[in-house]
Amino acid sequence: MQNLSSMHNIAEHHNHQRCIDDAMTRARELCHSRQVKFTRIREQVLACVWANHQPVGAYTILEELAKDSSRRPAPPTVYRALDFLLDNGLVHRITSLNAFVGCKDPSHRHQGHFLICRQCRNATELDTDIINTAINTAAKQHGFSVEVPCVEVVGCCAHCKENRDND
Amino acid sequence: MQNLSSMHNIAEHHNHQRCIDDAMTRARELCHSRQVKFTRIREQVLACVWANHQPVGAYTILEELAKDSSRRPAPPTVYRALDFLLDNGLVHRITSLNAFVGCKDPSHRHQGHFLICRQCRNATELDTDIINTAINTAAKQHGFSVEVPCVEVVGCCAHCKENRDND
DNA sequence: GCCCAAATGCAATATTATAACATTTTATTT
DNA sequence: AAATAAAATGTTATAATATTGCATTTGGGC
Repeated sequence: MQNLSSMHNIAEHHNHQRCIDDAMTRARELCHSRQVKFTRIREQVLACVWANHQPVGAYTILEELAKDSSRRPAPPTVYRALDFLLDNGLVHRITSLNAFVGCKDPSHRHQGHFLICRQCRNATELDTDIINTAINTAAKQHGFSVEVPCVEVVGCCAHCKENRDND
Repeated sequence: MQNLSSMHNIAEHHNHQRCIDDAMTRARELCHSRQVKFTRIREQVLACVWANHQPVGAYTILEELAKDSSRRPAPPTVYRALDFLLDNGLVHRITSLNAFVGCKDPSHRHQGHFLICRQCRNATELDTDIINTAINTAAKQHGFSVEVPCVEVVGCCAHCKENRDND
């Protein structure tokens, strides 16, 4: 379980159970208000994505579902749930990792920017206007209309830098 | 051949053969000065990537090589050539498309920003400080050190907007 | 020529994602 | 409650992208 230590980093700094509970509650409410169905599978997949802050692959989710429910779902089951969650802004897809991560604010549609730590693999979502503005400005200079800006920055997060210094 | 019209868009606005020739010459010189080998396969793959400004998938390159040389190379052949070209900054990988595109300035190491037109599929590389600065600023606020910023913006390019208006 | 390292060939397989169609569940109407 | 339609899920197969491991070839330096 190479993730334990890295999960610990995050765990030190916030109550992750709270994080999960909030996300699940938000999702339930949001689906209710939009009159779309937050089915068992969709809930399970979302819970899986929110298990930690590291983007998780579809086939990893598949494994997790298999553990829970004694019968192993097929890939389309997971991908369909993920499509639903993406459509409803409950998760984001990290294209550079072929993986999925919970959205911290599903109430309004947006494509987040992500800081992905090479070491602990946590992905932090930003909703920085600075970046969007910069992209729009640069695009405008080329007469290009931005539809979906995708920003996935790999580097080293604050916690991992600290820990590295302590070694 | 769905690409013809879209290639035409670009072709109208620059001499693409010149574009290719320049890229190949730069590559040859750069490999020579770095004392790395610009082998036949690497050259063929690079030519393939530069055939147009649309990011091209590894298996498409494979098809093209098969046409040329009567014997079809296996995937690792292409991936190894691509790895070499990536390592030497001669091509960029567009992760959101699982595809590769020629780098317009291989002389200094950088990760470009890309404007990808949804319609003609051309990818334009930017080397905008505005965007890098914005990303670094946002990252800094989170104590995050940027190593590889990946910016892939999907939208509609100037030419395609014009053409759309003319319809 | 001999040797070494780099490059390529080649077969198999891993990983991610989707297509096509059958079945079940849910909501709605009758 | 029965009939129906729509949505969701199950199931099988397969597509698309990428890598591993090992054999063979190529090109310089000795």
